[in-house]
Amino acid sequence: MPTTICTWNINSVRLREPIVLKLLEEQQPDVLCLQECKAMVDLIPTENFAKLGYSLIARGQKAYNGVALLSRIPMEDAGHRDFVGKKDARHVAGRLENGVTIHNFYIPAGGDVADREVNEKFGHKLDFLSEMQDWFATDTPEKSILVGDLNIAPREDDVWSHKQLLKVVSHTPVEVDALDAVQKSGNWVDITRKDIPDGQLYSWWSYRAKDWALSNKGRRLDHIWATEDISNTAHSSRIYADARGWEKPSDHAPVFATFDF
DNA sequence: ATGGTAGGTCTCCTA
Repeated sequence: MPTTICTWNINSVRLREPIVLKLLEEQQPDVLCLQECKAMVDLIPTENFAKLGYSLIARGQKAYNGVALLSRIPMEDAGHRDFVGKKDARHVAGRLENGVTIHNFYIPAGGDVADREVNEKFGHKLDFLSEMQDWFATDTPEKSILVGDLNIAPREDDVWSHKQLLKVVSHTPVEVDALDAVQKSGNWVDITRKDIPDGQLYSWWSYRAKDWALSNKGRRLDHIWATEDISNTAHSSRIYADARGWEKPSDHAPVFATFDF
């Protein structure tokens, strides 16, 4: 059975309920993983999602962060982890009936300055990545998918200008190395790049551009990974950039992967 | 080199 997973940083699930419904109706993913819901769990509008057959597993907080799984196939809550000693709703996991675990992450953005001595948000980001690395090294994931807004564009062709972004948070060598270490520690395979190995690929375009599509200064911040035991069942991936141009859009586009479990 | 937009909200913090 093909199973389609989608990840999308929604930047307020309440404000963007209409386009979440549009995506569910139009694309019918089996599981939609959201980040930056920016709401307590009981304030997430579930009624219309349920009408389309989607149930909710979420972790939330007021105004910031928040991650959710909307699934139209049976899924149980597989818990969450609080990273760097904060209860800031940046991770939640769900488990499908076939035993596949889906981890949904919202890694800290890291602020503006790529130096932990002067910017504690950058330190928080690096500590978060380090804790992810330790966790996956200690507790090796199997039959797992990891998705989310990882806030790092690792490859030269994951950004509009490698040279101009080398010192910009999201594409600095220290972050890229840390993300690589996380990937290696859990034996994760980058499914999007396995399916689409060549060419520029972006999932985020700033709100600040006059014309995001024309200037096309994007970055691939949103990722779908899988452990090696199921990575060979992945057969297609896409980034649905059209959604960046929808009414009242998120600044992120949905990223899709389909697996034959 | 600078400033640009957006969301949620203890009118400023985060991205």
